[in-house]
Amino acid sequence: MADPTETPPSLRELTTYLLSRTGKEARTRLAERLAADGLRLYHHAALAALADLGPHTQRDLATRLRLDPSDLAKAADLLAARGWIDRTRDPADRRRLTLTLTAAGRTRLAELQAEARTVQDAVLAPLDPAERATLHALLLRLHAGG
Amino acid sequence: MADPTETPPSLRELTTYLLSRTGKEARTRLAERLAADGLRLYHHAALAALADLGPHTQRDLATRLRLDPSDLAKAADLLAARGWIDRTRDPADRRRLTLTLTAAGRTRLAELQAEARTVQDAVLAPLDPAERATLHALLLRLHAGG
DNA sequence: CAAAGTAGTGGGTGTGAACCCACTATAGGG
DNA sequence: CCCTATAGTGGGTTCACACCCACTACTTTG
Repeated sequence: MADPTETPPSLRELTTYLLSRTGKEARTRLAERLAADGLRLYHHAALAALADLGPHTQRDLATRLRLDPSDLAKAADLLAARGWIDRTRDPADRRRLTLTLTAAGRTRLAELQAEARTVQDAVLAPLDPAERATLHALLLRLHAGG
Repeated sequence: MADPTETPPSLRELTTYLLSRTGKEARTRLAERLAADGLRLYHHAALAALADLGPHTQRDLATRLRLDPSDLAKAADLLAARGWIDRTRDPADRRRLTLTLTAAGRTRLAELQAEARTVQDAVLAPLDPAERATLHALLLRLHAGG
């Protein structure tokens, strides 16, 4: 008896279809967890960028995350309200706000990374470590070269 | 000099992040092409399901595509208006509508599959055929086993 | 020092996805 | 025949996401 939710072969044979489905699945699962604390994926991304690449002006961070500056301002409001970033006026150019990760922000980021890895373990469960590494390497090439 | 849009390493090392990004990229690109003809991805999916798995009632097709029955009804309106499916009342149960692909629908589906493969070639451009096969096999496992 | 440009912000808009309810038509069990 | 259940449909709502404009504050340039 056929599974009534089985994917049509015409779609299953499209790599991009599988990419899109599994990607959306992963995204949705993590988004649901973050939503429990009122966060969006871009809050996580913003903390990660500040941790990895150092302080940014809001403009630069918006560019990096491919977010509208006005949307990033709203995201920064929340991160600052939670005490995860400092927003300091640049004395050399008083229009600019420099966003810097706080110690609390670094701690929260570590937790968010742990949540992301939990979701990842669930999504990648069917693959063994070597296969996961292969997948990661291939996706990295797509991400860079796309 | 650092690329101002470079992805933070903390995110780049998450396979699920790459999955989500590349999947979204693929989905968006195909969606844009379909939008030129007023179509959504689920119109493509519906035609594919009818072609691969034969006629469905609207209920069954909605279940298979994980769409709300009410939303599928609207999609079926469009497909029928374009002459790509027949909607016939089931004589054994006059509540049911059986959706069947027409010859024109089969032709249009072939075109849509070709568009999907064009997008796929663009997205997978950085990979050689063997790597694409590997990626496909891994994603199939995730899709099935997830 | 006036004019033009840029950083940030508040308050919008439009869209697609997903969902949900009320309703009609039909079916089937007791 | 009545009662409950199911298929389809019309008309909504909610939400995230992406975008956009006007405005203030400040800087740079001619």
